[in-house]
Amino acid sequence: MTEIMDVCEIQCINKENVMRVRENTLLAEEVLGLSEIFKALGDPTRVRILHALFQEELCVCDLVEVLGMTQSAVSHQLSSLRKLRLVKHRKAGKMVFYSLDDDHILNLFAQGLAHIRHQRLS
Amino acid sequence: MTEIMDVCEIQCINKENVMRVRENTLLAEEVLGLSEIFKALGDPTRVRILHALFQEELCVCDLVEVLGMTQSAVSHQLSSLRKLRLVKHRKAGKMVFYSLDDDHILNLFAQGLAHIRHQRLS
DNA sequence: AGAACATATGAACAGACGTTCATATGTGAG
DNA sequence: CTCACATATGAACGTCTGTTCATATGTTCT
Repeated sequence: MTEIMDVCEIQCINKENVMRVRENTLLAEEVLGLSEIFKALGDPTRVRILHALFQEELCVCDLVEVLGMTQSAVSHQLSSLRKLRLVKHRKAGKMVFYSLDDDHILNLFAQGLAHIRHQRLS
Repeated sequence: MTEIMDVCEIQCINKENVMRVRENTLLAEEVLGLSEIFKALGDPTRVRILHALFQEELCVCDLVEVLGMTQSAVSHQLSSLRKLRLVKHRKAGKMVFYSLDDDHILNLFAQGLAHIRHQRLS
């Protein structure tokens, strides 16, 4: 007669590995912060906006022209980027000029491009 | 009498700016590639998985233990990371060991952390 | 004041995404 | 072969996200 085993959990755990990794975890705050930035860069429209602003300060209507998208769509995305402090804005009469708020983004882009180009080779 | 104007488009465009930016656009392919990688890093679970693997090769059940999540959830995420070639796997009997497929990711993480730490100071 | 323009914003909608649940696949032990 | 285990995977579900549409805000000009 075999005993009834209603406990069926994973047993292959290497405790040493787990403990070692656990000692060096990111804070929950850091994990959220990281994923938030990357999520911000994880959309084609926002990538194009940031890349355009990377070159020079632009007003909303210039961005609309460059992207070939609705003014509303662009404005909404600029709004998210603003909330994340990735871009800053400057008012000039009716117009609003946007520019990058943080040069670190530039490095992220460079690393990202390096990654996709590295991938294409392999 | 004012003429009927049913054309109501944006007219504030600075053509020089637009043309200059247009000369230096990313290829559609590059835009998609970039946003795809960043999107992959734009989720807390995947950030934690990659950060764990950054330290050492781990099997699925170790990851389940470290993350405190369902085996299914972890497996699904590993599947996406594999499709994006961010992780690679090695079979050993019943178990499957995952590790980072690309060290560029490491640099992206470092830049990302620099960004969020820079923000906290300002 | 009113008209024209530049931008912002709320609501709505479709599509993408992450988790869960149930179940399938594949491997080693007995 | 059968069982237990490690992992993978499809379907379903609720939630998030990006765009569109309509409209609001704020500015300049007359």
